[in-house]
Amino acid sequence: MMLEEARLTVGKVAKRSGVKVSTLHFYEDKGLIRSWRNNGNQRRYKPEVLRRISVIKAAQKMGVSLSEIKSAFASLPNNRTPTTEDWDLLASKWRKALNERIAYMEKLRDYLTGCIGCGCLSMNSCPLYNKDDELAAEGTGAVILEKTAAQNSV
Amino acid sequence: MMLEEARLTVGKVAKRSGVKVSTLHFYEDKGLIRSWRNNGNQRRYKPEVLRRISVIKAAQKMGVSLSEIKSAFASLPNNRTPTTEDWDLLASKWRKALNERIAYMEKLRDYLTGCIGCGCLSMNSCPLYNKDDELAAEGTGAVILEKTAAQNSV
DNA sequence: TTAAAACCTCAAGCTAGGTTGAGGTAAAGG
DNA sequence: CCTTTACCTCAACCTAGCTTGAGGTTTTAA
Repeated sequence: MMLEEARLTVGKVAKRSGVKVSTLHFYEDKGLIRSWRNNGNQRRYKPEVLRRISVIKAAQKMGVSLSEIKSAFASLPNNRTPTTEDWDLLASKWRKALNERIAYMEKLRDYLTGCIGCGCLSMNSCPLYNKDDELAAEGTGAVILEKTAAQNSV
Repeated sequence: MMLEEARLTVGKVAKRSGVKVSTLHFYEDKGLIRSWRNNGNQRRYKPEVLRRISVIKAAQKMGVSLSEIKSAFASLPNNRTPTTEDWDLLASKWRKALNERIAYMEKLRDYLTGCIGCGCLSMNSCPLYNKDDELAAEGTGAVILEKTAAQNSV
């Protein structure tokens, strides 16, 4: 038996979660969230979708892509919305990646500090510019972080 | 008088710098590098373009966007290729941003650690999901880093 | 001298993560 | 009941940072 409050409209989900309706459609297309339809073909959501969205947003802040989030969800039993225990698992995995990402940036920063004033900025000798990317190579295999730093917007 | 080695073809620049020819065209379109043409309308570069590319790549690794790199170059006298002193200035500016970015991620990681097992992942109470984004709000105004973490690729 | 390799321009395509708008239907409030 | 607000689909558009391809020219090396 589904209570009134247990069936959220897309507008309410948007309002409560702070994401746009179009984003919810988008996430649904991408298989990140689910809904069913009422008689009038309008989307209805279980409240747990809010939790799912919160996980998506948290993961995004950590630099996890939507497709990775999707497969993380898919790896859970029944593709369910993460329980607390599920969240523990996902979070510690992502936290690991986050640590690696931080470590990468710290290395970069340190090289950078070393380079200030050294005038070494030549292709051959400067560790900041290196085809083989020492920094990445030293990494611990953080696949999801490989293309990280080059992707900011203005 | 320009020596032979002082006039690099696009192919040679590509080879030495490790970026594709198409990328060099792209950077030129964007105003990040410059070239002149020979009689046959082919691009020729001064060797300093390599240094410029190395600065571009280093900046990208720090999360600086091409348009920001462009304006950084534009801020230099004569829009010149960064000298060692110029590099000092740019690098310390970007290093500052990098530090802020690292600090942001560390905060995120720490919240995440706190959240593991706490089951707090609700829209209202979890600091990981917060419309007003406490983490960002606590920041030091790192404009270029605002949209950072949400932009990974697969 | 001639063939291959390198170069040219311009347009279109790609990934990620969405947003916008047109044209039409459903639900809610007074 | 009737108007307004919310919702629907589908396609097109957007930024960033490039890559690919078509069709044509120039340079280089045997």
